[in-house]
Parts: sequence; C-alpha cells; structure tokens
Amino acid sequence: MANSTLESSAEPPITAPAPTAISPAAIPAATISRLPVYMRVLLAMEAEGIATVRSEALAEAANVQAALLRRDLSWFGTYGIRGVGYDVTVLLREIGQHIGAERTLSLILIGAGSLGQALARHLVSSARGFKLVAAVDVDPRIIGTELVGCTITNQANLEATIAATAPEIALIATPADQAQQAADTLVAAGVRSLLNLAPTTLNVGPGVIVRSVDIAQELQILAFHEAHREGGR
Amino acid sequence: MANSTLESSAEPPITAPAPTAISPAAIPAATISRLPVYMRVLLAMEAEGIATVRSEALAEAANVQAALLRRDLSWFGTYGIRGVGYDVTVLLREIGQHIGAERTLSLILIGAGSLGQALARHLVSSARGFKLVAAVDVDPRIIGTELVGCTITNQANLEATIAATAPEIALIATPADQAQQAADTLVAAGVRSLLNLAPTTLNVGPGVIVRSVDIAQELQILAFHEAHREGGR
DNA sequence: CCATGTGAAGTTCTTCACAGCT
DNA sequence: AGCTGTGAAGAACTTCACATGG
Repeated sequence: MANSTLESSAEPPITAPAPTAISPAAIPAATISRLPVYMRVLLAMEAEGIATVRSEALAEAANVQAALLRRDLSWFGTYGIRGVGYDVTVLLREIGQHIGAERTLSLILIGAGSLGQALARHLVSSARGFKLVAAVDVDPRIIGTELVGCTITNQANLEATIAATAPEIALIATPADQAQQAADTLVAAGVRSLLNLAPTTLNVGPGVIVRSVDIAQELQILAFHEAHREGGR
Repeated sequence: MANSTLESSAEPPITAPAPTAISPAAIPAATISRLPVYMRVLLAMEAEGIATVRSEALAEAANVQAALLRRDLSWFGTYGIRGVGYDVTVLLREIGQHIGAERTLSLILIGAGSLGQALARHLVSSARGFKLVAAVDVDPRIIGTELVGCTITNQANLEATIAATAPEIALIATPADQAQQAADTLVAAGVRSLLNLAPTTLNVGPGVIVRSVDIAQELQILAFHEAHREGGR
C-alpha cells in the first residue's frame, strides 16, 4: 500500500494529505502551490512602486487566468476593492501571513556535495525567511569545512545534530541510494518537512510532507514533448 | 492576456497547450509528468534483476495508486499480461520509446554561475540522454573557462552560438531580471523547450514549452504547511 | 485464479459569467 | 463604470470496482 504522504514533485496535483479537521477550511493544494508565485510578483511590483493592481495584470505576470487568481485569493478573505483592484502592500502582508513568511524557518542540509552546497548557498542568498542551521555529509574530506556559516558535521551523528539545532525543514541532497535512509532518520528525529533533491521517491509516514525537485525529470518531460512535436522544425 | 504556454513549475496541473490534432490521442499532462518516475523505478528494478512486476508493486515504488499506474500505462498500449504483471524490460523499452529516451538531446546553458555550473555537471553525470553543447554567460571572468567539455562563450553572441550548436533545450540559469530577455532570444533563435531555473515567470509564445524549477518556491510551500500544522510538535 | 485494462463514479481544479460593491 | 468575489458549469484527473483475458 502506498504511503499517505503529500509526495510532490513537478505537477502531479496530489491528493490532499488528510481532510485537516478545522483550520482555514482546507485551502486547495493547487492554490498553495501558486502562492509563492504571487508573492514574488507582488514583491517585484512593490519594488517598482506600484500601489494598486488589477487581477488581470497580476494574473498575467503570474502566468495564470485572472479568474483563477481571484479565486485563489478569495480563500484567504476579501482583500480586493471592487472597481479598483488590490492594494499591493495589503495583499503582500495578507498572503505573507498565511504562507508564514513572517517566521524564519531553519534548514538542515543532508549531503553537502557540490550540488547540495550550491543549492544551499543559492537559497540563503536569494530566499528570505530561511536559514541554514546545520549541514551533514558522510565524506571525511567535506566534514569540518564551512558552508554559509555552518560547519559540516558527520552524518553519522545526524540525530545529535538534529537535537542540537532543531531544524524545521531538511534538504535531502544525498545520492539516490542514501536518500530513503536519511529521510527515515530525519522523520524519526522529528523533522516533518522534507525537500527531496535526490533522484528517487521517498516513502514517509503520515503527517510528513515531502516535496521533490528533480531537474533530470523535468528534462525528460521536455524530451517527451520534443519527441512528439509534429511539424519538426 | 496570459500566454498560451505550458509554463509549469511545481504541481499546477496546467491546462493543455492545445488539443494537438493527431498524435497519440492526447496523453494527459499529469500522466506525462509521471513517466520519468516510472522509468526510474523500472531502471532500478531491471538493475536488481527483476523480470516481472505487478502494478501494485510498481505503484508503491513510484508512490502512486495502482489503478493510476495502470491507467497511465494504458495510454501507450497494452503491455501487461493479465494474471501476471508487466515485463520490466518490455515496459522500459515501450515507455522509453514514447518518452524519446532513445535520442540524445542537446542542451545549452544560459548563465554559468555557480548554480548553473553545478546543475549542468549534475545533469550530464546523472541523467542519460542529454549532452551539453554550449554554455554562455555575461561575466568576462567566466567566459573562456571550461564546463563539462564546453568552453563558456559570451552571451552577447548567443544567436551565433545557437546557430552553431543547434541545442534543442535551453537551461536558463541567469539572474531573474535577465531570464525573460534570454528566453526571448532563445525562442527567436528557434529553441522551443526551456527549463527555467531563474526565480521568475517566463512569457513565451505558443508552441514553446517552459518548465520551471524553483527550490525557493518549494521551500515556501513547505513553510505554508509548517505554518498550518495544528498539533505543534 | 489472478492481475490487467477500463467503464463509470467520484473528486479536484479551472473557467465562465454575472451579481454586487465601490 | 469597472473590477472583485463567487455560484454554477465545465474540464481534468483519480479512484472504484469488475469484466476480461491469460
């Protein structure tokens, strides 16, 4: 029997995790996945000094239909002004609140190879709201070196590292054959949000959320479309 | 008016590009996005020497429901054996054919900063069926250096580089504010499959396929779920 | 008998179209 | 007069459950 996780990855809409009893009346997964896009567009608009925006303009910048954008926003309340549009700053604050952008989340990196390091550096420099609190690896040549303010420690002591740093989210950047074991250890230690960068699927228990990012798979999807182009160029 | 692209990114199912007239009777986008997962699982099984597999086992390894797996496969024909299961090798060949895995696709990297380089190295070493034919950047300190067999050239000569190397897929790893311009140049030069790694949305014309990978956005989606956990740990 | 392949039902997501507010 | 917010319709996707074939 397959797991009951919200294992994501590109596109697959994924069945909801569990009809979360109370809370904000179950916001659709599809909506949630678009919120970061809206946030980014709104931030860019605020930086440009745009005070007010219509759903059509916001939607175009986010590459969605205007009606979809309006419905997405409607889940959080009614922040628009009819006949006018949305106040950029108000929307940013409201969405940011719902997305939890006010709080800084701590990350742990599992597997500090070249890709893991590049991604970690990229994240702390570009994404606000996240900080790296630990990084582990199995390679003795890497252990002890520095990465954006963290000393890379031995993956053998993963449990202790987690206990000491209490990361909320783990970035799994190990080779594929070690990813599941790393996930198991992380989950056992209490980490319940995993970003899987390894080219494999992860099975985790209920309550744990996994999202997967896999560039090779994205390329294969593009390859599929290339293979099915009718009018060859 | 929003574009008519298959701009992807995590999850959003995306409306089909255009009811492609003929072809294999329009395979659902959701199915296509799962094919690489199946391929990977099947390859692992073949490596383990497994000859035959039931849909239930394959589905569990791929983290989907068995019925969904069977329906996905049914789009390509009927390769299973009732009462038995699927022949791993046969399935691999058939899916591989449809996904275009027999052909090697050529890639061009736009933006050879540390992240772009790490991703390009990662891809050529881990994903079969892709080769890097060109890499460009705007930084004079990077231009002229080597990357997995390619000399990084000046992005100012992008058109000429494309004409000389005829890449089928472009990896856009520029800063966000240069991504749209790079995409425009690529499309104008005939590239019709883009993998966008820059933290921004891209608008392209019809017939061009864009898929986006954005780790910061994935983290924000995890952050949303963290912010909405009821029983705090 | 057993597992596939698939109608039919069910669920989730998107789009339409317009009433209602500013 | 114009744009939001949303009921209702539509489309896409998934799951159920079983007839079918090996």
